Amino acid sequence: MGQFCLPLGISPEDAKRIDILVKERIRLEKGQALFNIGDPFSAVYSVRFGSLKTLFVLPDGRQQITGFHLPGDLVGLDSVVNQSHMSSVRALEDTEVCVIPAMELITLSRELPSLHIQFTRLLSQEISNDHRKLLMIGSLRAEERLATFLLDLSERLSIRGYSSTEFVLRMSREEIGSYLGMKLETVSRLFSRFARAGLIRIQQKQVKIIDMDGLRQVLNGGSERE
Amino acid sequence: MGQFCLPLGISPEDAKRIDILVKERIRLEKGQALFNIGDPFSAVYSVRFGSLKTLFVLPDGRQQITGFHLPGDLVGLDSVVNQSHMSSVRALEDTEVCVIPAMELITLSRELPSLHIQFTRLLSQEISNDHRKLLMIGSLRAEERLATFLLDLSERLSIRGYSSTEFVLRMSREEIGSYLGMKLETVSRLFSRFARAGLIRIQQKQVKIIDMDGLRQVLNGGSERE
DNA sequence: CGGATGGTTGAGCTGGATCAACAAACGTGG
DNA sequence: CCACGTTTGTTGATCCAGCTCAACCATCCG
Repeated sequence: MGQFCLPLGISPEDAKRIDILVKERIRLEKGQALFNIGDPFSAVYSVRFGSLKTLFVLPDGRQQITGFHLPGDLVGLDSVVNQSHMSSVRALEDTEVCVIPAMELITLSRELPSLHIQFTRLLSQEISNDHRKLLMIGSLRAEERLATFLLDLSERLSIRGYSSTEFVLRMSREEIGSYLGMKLETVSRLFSRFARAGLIRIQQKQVKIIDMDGLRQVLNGGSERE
Repeated sequence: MGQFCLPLGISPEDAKRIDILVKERIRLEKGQALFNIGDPFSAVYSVRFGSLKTLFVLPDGRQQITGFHLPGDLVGLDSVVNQSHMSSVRALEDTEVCVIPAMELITLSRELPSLHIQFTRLLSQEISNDHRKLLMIGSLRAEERLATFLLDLSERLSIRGYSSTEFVLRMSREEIGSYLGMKLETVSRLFSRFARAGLIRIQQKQVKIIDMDGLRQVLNGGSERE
């Protein structure tokens, strides 16, 4: 049942063991929620195909997207061993996830030291990633953040065997803006600017990276302090 | 040796077990590094007394502080099971930490299911905290971020048995600014504004919260969209 | 084909940054 | 203990990156 639900960052052997835990898959249509803030926590999920976003909503309606998830990513890690989910997760497109029951995963990882270590590493990596995101939105200018976003997405797609230079954005300008801490108009303008500068070609959600190094230099040359 | 190195969020019994792993304590003077980016990873650390900051430095000198750590906090969680540290940690004042060897901790937690679960919960909570920080710097205005910072610090101090309304800031305006994604001048101006509004009294690093609810309303009333 | 949703672009505004001057506290050495 | 430089904080004046408001266009879908 669970086959092909291989979380990235887990060795093939242990992935197979996890696979056995998977008794259920969930199909989500675009926009549908996998879970919402406050829902009881019972499992983590591995993206099988499609893509997801993690988001928080403030009482006044403002929202922050804290992550986009591609096939092989594990979601729900911020709620492990909690009573209820701390965030909401929604599908960016038609998506399927494997349900990995949390308690079974914890129990199994006690029997399999290597799984234990790998799961701990995944949690730790997630923390490290979040710190990089904090660095990004706390210290970089809008232009640098968007370049980072493209480079990061490119790399993650390439790891999964997709083209690193040509891909489709599964999320809207507004969602990109929310993730990067800027408004959708700013995202749109910067995409246009990157295109004018010959760094990318973009029409709609179809992106082609033309000058990867140029994109990297948006980061270095960012502040241009002599 | 290790006694009184009790990490918050670990049950007293398990804390005692961890305590046995502690063979070493490290004394840090103000400004001294516990470790730097790239240093080989070997342990996590529990703050015994004093306080620390976690930071990242960009090639061009810009830096981002991603966390302040009080007694009972565990630091180094973003590097667990990695080869090397992903961030730097420095002392904000004279500080002592307990060294908890990582491999021993992992091994012990295999034998003690309750410890395993608690350690996993701590990692997960750290992720959840980081998401809240992303929400804060990505979606809130400067004023709201600073109010959040004060309320958060107040709560953490109160959990540790200190006054929730009167405390000393261990960090400079510049460090607060780096943490919150704003400049030190803005921090200083906002402190003055809060003081003028009768929310706090502040001189130097000595803070007294006068109107806790008012401070909370800085958050709610933030955007004032009827 | 028409309405809705999503993206682009312009014009003008503003929150927070930058630049700058000064003031207060803190060593440090005599 | 005081004088003195250094570091840290405050406040003012000005600037600008990114936001807001608005008009328009493209695409998608029933």
